[in-house]
Amino acid sequence: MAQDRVREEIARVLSEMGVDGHPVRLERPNDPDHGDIATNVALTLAGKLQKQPRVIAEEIKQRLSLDESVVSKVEVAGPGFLNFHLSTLEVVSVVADIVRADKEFGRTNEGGGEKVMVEFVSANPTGPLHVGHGRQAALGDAIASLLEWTGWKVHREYYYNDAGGQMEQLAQSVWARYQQRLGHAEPVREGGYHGHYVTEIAARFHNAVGDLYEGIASKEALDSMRQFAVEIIRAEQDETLEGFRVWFDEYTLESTLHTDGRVRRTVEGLRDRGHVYEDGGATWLRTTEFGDQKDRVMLKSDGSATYFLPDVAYHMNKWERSFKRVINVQGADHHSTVDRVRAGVQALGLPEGYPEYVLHQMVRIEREGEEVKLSKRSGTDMTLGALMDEVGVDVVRYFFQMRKPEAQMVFDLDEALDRSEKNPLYKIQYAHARMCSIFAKAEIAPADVPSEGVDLGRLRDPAERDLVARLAEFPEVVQRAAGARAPHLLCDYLEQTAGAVNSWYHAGNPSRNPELAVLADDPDTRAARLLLARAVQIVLRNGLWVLGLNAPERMEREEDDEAAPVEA
RNA sequence: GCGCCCGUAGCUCAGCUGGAUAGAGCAUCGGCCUUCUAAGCCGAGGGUCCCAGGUUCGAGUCCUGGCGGGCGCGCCA
Repeated sequence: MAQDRVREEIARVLSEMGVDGHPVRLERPNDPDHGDIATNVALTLAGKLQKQPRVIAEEIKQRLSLDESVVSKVEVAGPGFLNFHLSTLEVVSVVADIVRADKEFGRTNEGGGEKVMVEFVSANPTGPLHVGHGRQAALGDAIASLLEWTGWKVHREYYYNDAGGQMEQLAQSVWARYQQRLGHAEPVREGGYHGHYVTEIAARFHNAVGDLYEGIASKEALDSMRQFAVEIIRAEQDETLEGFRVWFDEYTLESTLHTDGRVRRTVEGLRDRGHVYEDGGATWLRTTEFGDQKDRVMLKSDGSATYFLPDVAYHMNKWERSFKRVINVQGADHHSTVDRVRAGVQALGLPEGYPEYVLHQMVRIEREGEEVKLSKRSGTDMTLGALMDEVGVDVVRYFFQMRKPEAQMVFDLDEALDRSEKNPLYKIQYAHARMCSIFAKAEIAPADVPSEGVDLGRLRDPAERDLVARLAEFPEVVQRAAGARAPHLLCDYLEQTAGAVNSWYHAGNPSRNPELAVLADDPDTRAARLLLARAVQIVLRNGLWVLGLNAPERMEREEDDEAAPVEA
């Protein structure tokens, strides 16, 4: 690559000038006038060499020896930047590399095959998944996929909090609805679950067992109802996630951490290491030793565990399963657990900062500028399933991925329902479909677009050169997005690229500018542009795939005359 | 009160480890138009980057202090 050559040559020149070990950063200028590669070394060296940056830049420039077929021009500009202009052929030649790599283009190997776990969604089985879970599912899945594309062996995991007080609330709520169904005025307690789904579960339970537990609030009755409810809710959550195209390698149930003794052993371990004390009948962990704001109760005075204790046990378990790197995707409303869990595992000897967290903010749904309320327990909430049904899976996924996790976001239903290119997802998919339609027009299968013996030098239009340069960035974008756990960076890239593609395509409208058409008359130009179109299609497709989105070969057009009988 | 996140165009948001004239989409305005199938295309206007200091050759980006919004601060999860 030209980048490497430039880098090596600068290093050589610097050492010739008596400077060794100085970091050289290459960047891609935003302004095309600033060339294809730029560096600020002369600026960063100014202090060290006690000279004007521009003087240093000039000296470096004089000493550089670069093949003109690769670097066509070097300039000193602005306060002392060195700008390298690459030859068109050098820039444009990556088209062939892209097409050769095909489905592998964009994959790199930072991870070196090491294991990483991404835990996400992890909703309590107490009700349907809501839109916040949707954001988390879309983000978690994309982050996992980005890590796969950068060489990690990824394990997707889901943690079910199927023990603890919330489950008791659920059981009580079902019990109350069940009794109500039998004509008894039993209220759903405060803090219980009031959604319609609870009433439905109670009805199904009634159908299953009849009046067996009428007026009976025994442990057996409540256990039975809890088990029944959890089964139904889990099945529904699983179905929703499957529809959302999110799958997990493993599900861990909180209850198993209790039954297999891990929770007990965690307490013992913490006690042995002297991080535990008793106060007010409860057992406390000295989490402040590890940066928490205050100490936390881990065993209540009744002897039962607070929620974070099994969490600690769980993360020890992740470590013991040899996941030295774990990324937890969670809603920011749970961010107080971060310090607690880290303190707990650190107290047991794990490194500081384990596990890693991606905390995402809340989602606000709007229609016609008005918020669509989502209250989990009202029964009239906006569930993930409802959102998917209304706007489609690809759109929901993309909209959640296109915003950085740590910022609150507005999900605009009107924008999401827009079928035109104003909808950013469709803009990308249209661009992809357009390339496919060109191949169809040329009567050639995408995979059969000739890549040998093509004179890429025919791609001499500046727009084409820029487009190719952009395509070449794809692998770096994937790396950066993976490293930052930030899928929105890839969304941004795809959107920008699609914009450039669409402009290129429209500029070559045969009825106006036949000489700019991909399917130009001149066979050499046509072959070069077809190959570029193929490279475009590969990059857009791979990018969509990374995000778990479809790359359609044609966009379904709504035939609005279909169900509209014309009145005479 | 303390902690975390956010504050960039009318709106929704980008801005990679500080870099050269701060970007995109929507909306607005002005042209064009029916296609290599695509409710389309081209272009324009629009900004005290919340405020005030500081660090330095250079700050939207880093530091400090404010202001505004969200979330959290349970023997709930």
